[in-house]
Order: sequence, then structure tokens, then C-alpha cells
Amino acid sequence: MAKNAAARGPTIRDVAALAGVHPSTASRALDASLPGRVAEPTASRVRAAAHALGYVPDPAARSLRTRRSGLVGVVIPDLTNPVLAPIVQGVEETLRAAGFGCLLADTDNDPAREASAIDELEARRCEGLVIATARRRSAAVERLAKRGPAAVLVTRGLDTGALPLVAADDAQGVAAAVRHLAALGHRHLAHLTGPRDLSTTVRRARAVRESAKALEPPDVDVVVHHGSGFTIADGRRLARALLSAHPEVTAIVAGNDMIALGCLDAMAGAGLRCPEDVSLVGHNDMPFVDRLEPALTTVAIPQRALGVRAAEVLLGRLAGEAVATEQLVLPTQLVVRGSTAPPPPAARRS
Amino acid sequence: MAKNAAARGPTIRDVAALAGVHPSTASRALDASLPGRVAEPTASRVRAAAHALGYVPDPAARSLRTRRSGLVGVVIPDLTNPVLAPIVQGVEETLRAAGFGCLLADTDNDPAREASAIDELEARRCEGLVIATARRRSAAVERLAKRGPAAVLVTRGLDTGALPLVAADDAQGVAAAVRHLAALGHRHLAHLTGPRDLSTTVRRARAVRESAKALEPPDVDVVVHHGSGFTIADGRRLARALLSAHPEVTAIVAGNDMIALGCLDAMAGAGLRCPEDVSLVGHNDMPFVDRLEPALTTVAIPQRALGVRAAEVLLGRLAGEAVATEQLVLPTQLVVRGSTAPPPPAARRS
DNA sequence: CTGAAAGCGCTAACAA
DNA sequence: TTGTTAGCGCTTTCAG
Repeated sequence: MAKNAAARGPTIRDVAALAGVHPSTASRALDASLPGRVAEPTASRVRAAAHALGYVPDPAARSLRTRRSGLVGVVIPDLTNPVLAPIVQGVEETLRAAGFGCLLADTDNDPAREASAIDELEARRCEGLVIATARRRSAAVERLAKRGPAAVLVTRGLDTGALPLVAADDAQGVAAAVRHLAALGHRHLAHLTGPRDLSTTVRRARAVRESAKALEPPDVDVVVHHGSGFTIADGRRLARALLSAHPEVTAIVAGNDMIALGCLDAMAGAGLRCPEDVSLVGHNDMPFVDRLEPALTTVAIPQRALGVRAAEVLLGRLAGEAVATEQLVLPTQLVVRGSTAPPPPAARRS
Repeated sequence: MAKNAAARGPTIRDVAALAGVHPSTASRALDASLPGRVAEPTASRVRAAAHALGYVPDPAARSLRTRRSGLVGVVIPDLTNPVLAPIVQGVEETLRAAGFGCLLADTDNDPAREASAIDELEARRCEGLVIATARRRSAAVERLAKRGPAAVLVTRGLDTGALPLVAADDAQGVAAAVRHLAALGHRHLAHLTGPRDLSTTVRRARAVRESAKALEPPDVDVVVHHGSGFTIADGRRLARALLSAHPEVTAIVAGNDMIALGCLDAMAGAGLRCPEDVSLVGHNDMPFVDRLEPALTTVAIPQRALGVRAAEVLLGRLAGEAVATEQLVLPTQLVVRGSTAPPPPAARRS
């Protein structure tokens, strides 16, 4: 016979009784944020009683009274993308240190699931939301600017800029990548992007184009192909089409590392070597891309710091800080490894 | 002036008023698990009212009354180990489908943080816990067998077997690896393990030894070195020491894929090629090890399924199913890739 | 500085 | 079938 109901723990009344005070006094004594509201001898008696009984306040009762749940929702597109792990770690660690619990929701890159995840998290009365899934326009996310729990976006922002965003300086990183390739002698670049409805895609695509134009002399051309996802399969598809349509291209700037992995597949499938025939640059420097063959040259983003800062911005809002919609930009860095090299002496076209 | 308090949503009283019934009737009407407790016309009026107002029940109030939080805690050792991502996904997806929220806690492989994470999760009144961090003996985890929320372990079990465990059939997978290496002609194997206080370590180590002994003829010897963690750095250290102390070894069975990655580093550092000089087998088949150079031969575990089954076992317990302490074992499979080959013709000893 | 009283929003017993 | 009542455990006025 399973005793299903959890054994009830001691309540504040038990603590108060043991300390010989009124429950409300016990409550005050245990509230660290109100020092001096209770005489010290009394307070320490209460603390001793609480400790002796192993008292743990009931969050439901407290939450019902205070209207605060101590919960934050974290909405992510796909946990198996390794770049997310350090970000989530940073978020979780920072939030936990501040006394918040992290409710995780993986949307599997599905906008419908994003919307329902946000609804659910809101139904659970999360005080705040960290959202890593935002598309440039998304009713579900945009609504949070007007109504609902405080929200902070990571990496992916809204076109309206209506919500605070903590993102990496992709433009700078991508520009460095373009200059790196141009310096190696590449004159025909391609940029294979993720979905156009993500801010990261447009930021990076614009940076590729503009940094190519800004070269001295401006003799590097760029072909941009847009993909429909940030997956290896998307990268494979894109690269396959690109390589056959544009044999003049000798270097690819991938929208992220997953797409870059797909590019490697497509190159191998087309009998092209990386970097001898085609150079490749990724984006994110996600774990393990330094161990590929060839080791991937990529734009490193401060993964953990993104998570930490996003959590901090959220905590600031929850603490009632000024409601300025911040757009925080963290530095990136081009990490040159083995996947970039000078172009082959002759054009690839056979 | 920030309006900090969340705008109060409609309550069940609002719904009841709009539907012209008593709050308790409205509550019953909205409780799907009690069909027929309310006349259909009344019930549909209540539902309409709830819908019209956008009523969402307050989980704190409900939880206070029902003693159920709808929360499950998920305790993991290190999110950046890619093998955990699919497991957590499986857990989260299954739990969410059953209406539970997932509170994530990353312990960073620290037993003290495991203990405090469990305490915190319990303080938040989680109804259940999925624990992927258990060591063979751990007061914090063992206590859950007696007192506290229902708990299910994944991958790592307790020596006492006091809690249900969902794990992969490591023994079978490792035995297949040993037979594979023996068939290739290896006679001197090494096994580099994770920490000895993890059940996975002892399971795999025993399997390596026993399957070597069981070979016909039993002419393969095994040297086992124990490490202190499941990280790349641990693998590097272990392999470095092994390779210099045991030049006769031509094949390594790594405790997991992270250790295997460290082995690759150490081999490269020692001027040994994989697989020409030393063969290598990993464990877990975590994402991306198929893309290394060489592609890693490894024991694949059903990652996502482990998470799904663990969640299902937990849900079963929460539903009051028989309290049998189940030890669920899911099949593994040796995936042969490029890191294993016949040993070099002459012994490595120079 | 401490006690009394009330009530957060919900649902489970009980009554009608 | 529906309404009445009560109370989950906590904190927060308001009195004293």
C-alpha cells in the first residue's frame, strides 16, 4: 500500500510553537530580508527551532501569498545543438545562485511549440523567461513585451527590438572571417545561412556582404544562399547546390557550425578537399569543432557569458531595475584553425 | 514606475460568476479527470466562461490545496557532455507530455552540489526526481529511497540498488568491443575507466575483464587503469601514463567517449597513430564522434530512449504503480568505425 | 517588538 | 447535481 501523499513536513506553526512565539513572529524572524524586525534573542530561538525541526517553508503557500514563484522559464530550440549547453549552464548557474529555479523547455525548433511552451511557463507563473528561440517576428514572443513575465532574449532577437537581447557581436566576427579569407587570396566567397526569419541570419549575412564591399580593393564577390534551418542536413543541401552552381567559389562562410558540418559532408561528396580546394569558416565555435578533420576555423562567441549575462539582465528586471530595453553585445573572436587556407592556384572549374 | 506585481489574472470566482455558478462547481466542471460530476450544460457554460476570460488556474493555490506541484527535478552532472542532451530531451519531452514541468539542476560533477541540488529540488516540492549523477554510494541519493520525492536514476546506479535505475547494457556492449578487438588480432588490451565510485565504471570494467577471460582461446590480457573523472583531460592523463608504461598495449577500451577523446590527444602527443598503432573504442556514441578523425568506434547506448524510459518509470511511480525497484536495462550496440584496426605487425616496443 | 486576524486561489468534504 | 464551508501554509497589515 503506497502512501502516496508526501509526508507533511513541519510548518511554521510547529516552529513557532517550539520557539514559544506566534507564527507571524516566526515568519518575520526567518525572513532574512527584514533584519531587526524581531528581537535577536527571539529570532535566534526561532532559527534554532526551525533548524531542529528541519523546517522548509512551503513554496506553494509562500507563492500564493507573495505572488512570486521563484521560477524562471528557459526556452531553447534544441538541446542537442552543443552550442546551447554552455549557454544554458550559464543561465542556470546564475539563476540558481539568485535563488531561482529553472524550468526547461525544448521546442525542437518548432514555432508552435515555442508558443505553447511560453504559455505553459506562464501558466506556471514563472517570474521571468529566458528565450533562445525567438524568430524575427513572433506573436508569442512579442506579446511578452506588453504582458506577461519579464523576458530576455539570448542570441536571437526580435525585429522590433521590443525585448532585451543578449547576443554576440556576429558582425564583427564575420567581418574578421571575410578579411581573413580575402587575405588568404580568396576572391569568390559564398555565405550559406540559416533561416531568414532569425536575426542571427540577417546580422551575419549583412556583415558578410558589407565587409566584402569594404575591402580594399573591393574585388571579392559574395554569393549568399539562404537555408531553412541550422542543421547539418540543411548545410549539406545548401553546400551541394552551391558547389555545383558556383564552381568559382573557393571559400564558404557558414551560418553556423552545424551548417559548416554539412558543408564538409557535401565537399567530401563532391570530391573536394577542405581546405585545399574550398576553405570553410563556421560560427559559434561550439564544443568539439576543434577536433574535426580539418579543425574548423570559426567565429567564437562567448557561450557561457551569453547565458550568464542574459540571466543577469533578467535578474535586474526582476529586481525592478530601469526598464530600458537593453541590447547587449558581447565580443566575438575569429579562431583560425585548419579549415581555411589559400585558394587552389587554378580555378576549381575543371 | 515599473508595475512590478504581475497583473492578476481572472480567478475561478470570476469564471463562476460569469457562468452563474458557485466556484466549487466551476472547479469541478473544469476538472477533466472527474467526468460527469457536473451536468453537461452547466459544464459547458463554465468552460465557455473560462475560455472567454482566458482563465488559467493558479498553480500555487492549486498546489497548496492538492499537495502536488506538477514539478519534477532533473539532476545532471554536466550539460556540456553531449551524451546528456538527448537523455535530457527524452526526459523533458515525456514529462511535459504528462503535464509535468522540468526543473533542471547541473551539478558540474560535484557531489556537494548534487546534495544541495536535491535539497533544493525537494524544498521546491518536486514530486519526482530524475537523477543522472548518482555515485555508487551517496547519502543524499540513498536517502531518497526512504524519504522524499520519488526518484529514478539514469545510467548511474547505486550499489544498494535501492532506487530504480534505467541504464544501458554496458556489459554486452563492452563484451562486443573486446571480441571485436580480439578478432582483429589484438592480444594486449587496456581499459581506461572513469571514477571508481560510479556504477558505470565498475560495470564496464568487469565486463572488459570477464569478456577477455571468456575468449577462446583466452590469450588476451587486459590492463585496467582507473581515472578520476569522465573528461577529456582525464583521458589524456590516463592514456599518457598507460602508453609509456605499457608499450605492449595495442588497443584501448575507453570508459566513455570523452576519455576516448583524451586518448586520441595522448596518442598524437606520443607520436602514435590511431588506428594503425593503437586501436581505440569509446562508449556512448555521443553526438559528433562519428565525425572525428578517425571516426570513433564506440558502444552506442540508446540515449534518448534512456531519458524516455526513465521518465516513464518515474511517471509510473507517481501514478502509484507497484513500488518494485526496477532495474531497466536497454540494449547497446557496438558501432565499428575508423578507430579500430588490426594491430601493427611488430610489437610497438621500439 | 510581538500577537491577532485575515486572506492569497483553489478544491475536497459535506450538506442540501 | 450543485452550493456551503473550510482550510491548505504562509505573510502581511493592523493593533497592542
